[in-house]
Amino acid sequence: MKPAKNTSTGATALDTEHLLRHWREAVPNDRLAHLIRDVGRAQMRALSERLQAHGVSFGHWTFLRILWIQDGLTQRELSALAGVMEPTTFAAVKAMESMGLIERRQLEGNRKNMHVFLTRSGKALQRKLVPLAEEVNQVSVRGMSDAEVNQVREALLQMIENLAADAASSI
Amino acid sequence: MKPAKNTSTGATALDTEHLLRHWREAVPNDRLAHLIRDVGRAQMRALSERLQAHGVSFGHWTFLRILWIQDGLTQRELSALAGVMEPTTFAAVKAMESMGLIERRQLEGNRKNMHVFLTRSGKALQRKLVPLAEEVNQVSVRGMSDAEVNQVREALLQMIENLAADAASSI
DNA sequence: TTTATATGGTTAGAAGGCTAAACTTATGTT
DNA sequence: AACATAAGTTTAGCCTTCTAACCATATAAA
Repeated sequence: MKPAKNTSTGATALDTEHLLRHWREAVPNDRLAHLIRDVGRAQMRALSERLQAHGVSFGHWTFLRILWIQDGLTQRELSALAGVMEPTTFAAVKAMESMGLIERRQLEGNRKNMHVFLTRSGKALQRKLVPLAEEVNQVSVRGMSDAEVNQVREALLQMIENLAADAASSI
Repeated sequence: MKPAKNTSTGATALDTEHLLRHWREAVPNDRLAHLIRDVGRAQMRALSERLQAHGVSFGHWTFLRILWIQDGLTQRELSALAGVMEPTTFAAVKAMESMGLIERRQLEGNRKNMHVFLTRSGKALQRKLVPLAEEVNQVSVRGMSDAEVNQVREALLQMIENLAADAASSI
């Protein structure tokens, strides 16, 4: 286990190092959960940094990538595909509208559903942004075989099912 | 792939199902990243629900579990162990202080460092809360062998290192 | 000893996500 | 046709986390 990147200073830093190591060995039980959270945050950070150069936030990316595949979805459909709740989608979509990346329109025959369409500039971002996500993906799985990556993928899908079943049973 | 839990209604729901499937197959590239995020969120939700019954939020849990192992850490040390930035720790610790779970004290000889100590009621929570986290852990890895879980753990550690290296190189 | 630098804590403001609840429009039922 | 229920959107408010910037204290250098 590599020492954390630390501005190697006096006693306090050494203590912290020591504590870190001690602690990592002492708590095996729910470490997997924390590991997963940490990887998720690190990936988000890596992508956010890259998106920032194009004025796009991670939250917007989440929806853009869906819309690039299928335009004109309702906000509810967008929420389902993004795996977030409606208010999250609503906030993001309003912000993206004011940025000129998308348009919100109602179609004839239904005054309830609100459909989301990409603007020209929203569409244009795809060419620039997708490679950034691919890069982050490549960075994170560096040194791992395809088989390994697939095992992780399968394991994560299993965990999602397990947790979904748990959530469902607690209603 | 199981159909999502859905209040099986007319055309719209079917469309959404269809879209979901279509989409899951269309975007292989950064799926791993989203999978990881989703698992992380699901785990957090599962634990949050259980903690809620005891009046503790997930954010507080993060720090309690560290303090149960080692009391009297400074806020900075707590931040390092929890893997979050100082302002996050500060906010949590202030809230927990006003809830009577911890005390913040300065020690003689240093008027800068702020040490965090568990109160009696903060300590008492350990017996109740730790089993909840263990339960969530068991739920999430249900149906997976120890070997499988260890492979995932190793893979995640690798990814953390990869992403840390990337973050370091972008400074 | 004065000055500079590093460290730890705090404040302010924002992003991303959630739940609960209101509101509007569609869709069934009787 | 009237009423009840469901679906989709919106509002309000909270939690967790972050970055940037500021303040106070310690430590090192001059």
